[in-house]
Amino acid sequence: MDRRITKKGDDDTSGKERPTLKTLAFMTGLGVTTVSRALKDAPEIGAETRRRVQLVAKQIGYRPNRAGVRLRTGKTNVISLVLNTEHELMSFVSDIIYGVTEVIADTPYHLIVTPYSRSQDPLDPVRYLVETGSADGVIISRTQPNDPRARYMLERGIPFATHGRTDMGLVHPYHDFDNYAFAGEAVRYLAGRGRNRLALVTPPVGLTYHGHTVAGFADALSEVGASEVPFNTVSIDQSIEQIRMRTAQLMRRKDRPDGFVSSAAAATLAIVAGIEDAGLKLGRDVDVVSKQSSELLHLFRRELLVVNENFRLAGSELARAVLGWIGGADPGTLQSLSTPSEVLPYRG
Amino acid sequence: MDRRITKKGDDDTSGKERPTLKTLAFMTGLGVTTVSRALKDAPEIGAETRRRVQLVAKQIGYRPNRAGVRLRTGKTNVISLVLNTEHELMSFVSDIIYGVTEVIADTPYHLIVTPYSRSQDPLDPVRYLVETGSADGVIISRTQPNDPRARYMLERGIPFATHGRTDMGLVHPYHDFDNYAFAGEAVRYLAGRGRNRLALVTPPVGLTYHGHTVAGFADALSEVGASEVPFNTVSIDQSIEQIRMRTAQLMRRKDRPDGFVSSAAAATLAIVAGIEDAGLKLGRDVDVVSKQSSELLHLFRRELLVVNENFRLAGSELARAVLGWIGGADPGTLQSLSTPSEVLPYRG
DNA sequence: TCAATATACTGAAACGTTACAGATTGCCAA
DNA sequence: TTGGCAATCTGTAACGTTTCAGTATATTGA
Repeated sequence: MDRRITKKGDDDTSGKERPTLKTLAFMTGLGVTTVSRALKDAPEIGAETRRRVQLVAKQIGYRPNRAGVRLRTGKTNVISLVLNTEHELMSFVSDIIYGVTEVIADTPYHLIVTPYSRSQDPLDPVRYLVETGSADGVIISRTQPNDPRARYMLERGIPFATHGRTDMGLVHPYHDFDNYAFAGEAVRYLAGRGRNRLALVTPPVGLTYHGHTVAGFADALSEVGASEVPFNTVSIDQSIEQIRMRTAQLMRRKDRPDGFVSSAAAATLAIVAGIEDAGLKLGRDVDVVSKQSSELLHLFRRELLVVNENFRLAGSELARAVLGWIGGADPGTLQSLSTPSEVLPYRG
Repeated sequence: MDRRITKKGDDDTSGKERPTLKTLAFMTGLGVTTVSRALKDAPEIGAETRRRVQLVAKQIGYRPNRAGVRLRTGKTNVISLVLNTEHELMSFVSDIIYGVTEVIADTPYHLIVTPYSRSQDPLDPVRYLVETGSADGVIISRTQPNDPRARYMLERGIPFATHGRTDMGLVHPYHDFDNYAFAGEAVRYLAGRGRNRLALVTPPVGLTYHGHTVAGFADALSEVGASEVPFNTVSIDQSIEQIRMRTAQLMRRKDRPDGFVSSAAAATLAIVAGIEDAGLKLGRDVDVVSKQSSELLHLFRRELLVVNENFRLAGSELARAVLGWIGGADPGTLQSLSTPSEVLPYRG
């Protein structure tokens, strides 16, 4: 701990040291308390004093010491993004992070990333954050219908937002993509192209949006009079190889589907590979509608049909929601649902 | 600021409040100082006392208050990862983050993500971190041969590690992928397949690894007696559309290349699209060797030749390097270079 | 035996901030 | 003139930690 040993007296206005309230107090000739209150526009400070203090503060580049504030008030000025380090799919994460940072950029908030791995209880990192008071707000993903993490944070009264909805009859901020609508649109589009034996590659079982997707798929199937080819052995957080292999198996059967709905771009790559392994051709023998988060799938195979999901937007919305809750807004008003783009046809 | 109003006296051992040194001191009947020193294995504390304190601490789940430590010592227990929120390519970022978190998982460190955008001076976020003392260590990427950020941090004596090397004659920790070797391998492999008019799709101009890549490419070209088809109008952080268009233009010329070396997977998608736009066929008219960070390119076109770069490893190495430096190790010993995998041929 | 010294512990101060409970001044009503 | 009150400002304490400068007791050397 080699701290500066400069024993600075009350008269230190000179130098290299970072300015504190004390520095400002000395420079303005006011008390520390007055300076503190002047900086936060407290009403009992004279208008001129206030302006004077703020001017000086700006001039010398005063920035409140985070540790001081945090120790005194308990306010951390930290938002934590809790991530599963194994499942989360690729680009997904960076987009969310960018979205979050975009929003907190002109706030005093810092973003910390709190990881947990497959082996751990997803509640662990959340418990850690709450118990140690490490964040003012938390963002979680991989939300479940009955999510212990949401329940836990609700009980402790710590602001949070979930990526995806819960279904516990409890109200809290969330942002979600309308996967019910996505699956429905996908089915209707495929039906419009004459496809009527459809398979769904679902989100991970257990997550809320799995249910939404399955429901949207099923409802639209019966609406258009198409039928489902069960493909329950596969979900998007399996390995590429597994999905590819299972798809190939499926496509070699006589009762194979003529259309796929896929919930993730990475899975779609594997599905297409599986289809081609079976000697079939995309666009001729089978159509695939896939969600994607970056506009790359059409480069992969131009016959792919895509729906865009904007994770950067999700990140921003989630950040806005947590900040809103921290700021005292009604959690019920901090919920948003993102509507899928239309299904985009072949690219020439 | 609704703090608990429980006015806890010195005798508070009961309740909900998070335990502090004071709590431990009361429970053990020792002084706060003794407890503090006992917990960090100070030599002037009796062996038994030490064990006793540590036992009690473990039992009641004592965790040092970060704000207290930080205020007193200046130690933040924070590592900051500084990211460009516009350029950084997709999956890249999440892998690095995962790599970093993997390493700091069983340390007291938190990871904060500090963003900056295209419009800003890359030095800004670093200056912010250093001036506000917001982190004990910093990780930066997009490293340049003469990098003002590295110079700045070196001057201030704040530990950091760079993703990529500098070339200033200054020694500091880094992790880098051997892009010289990569480009060389790629050229030799293409030459082995009879390709001898090669184009290079470079990393962003100005970054150190651009130079490494170009040099590796050039040296290997003359080694195998192949020639370069200049393609300087393109680098990997341009838009997909631009790369695609320019590639198509290039491939319609009579003096078109019969081989590409691409420094990034996303760019490779665009290159292949451009090649096909020009009516040519991958593997027949032209071969492409590409770096990739997730094993997906072979699904895209099985004719692609790939070299893997492990960003998760990079994240881990960078974290280890910063922690090492913070821990007092010699920066010169905290440098690592990752060797490319061999060029992987077509997948059946 | 006495002093010197090692061992084991301790209180007070400080890091920078905010909340609380005043203190000082000027002004007005009674 | 006095008391009251509003408007401004201020000192002290506290958040939890570590460091400094001790204190008290036991142990050693001569």
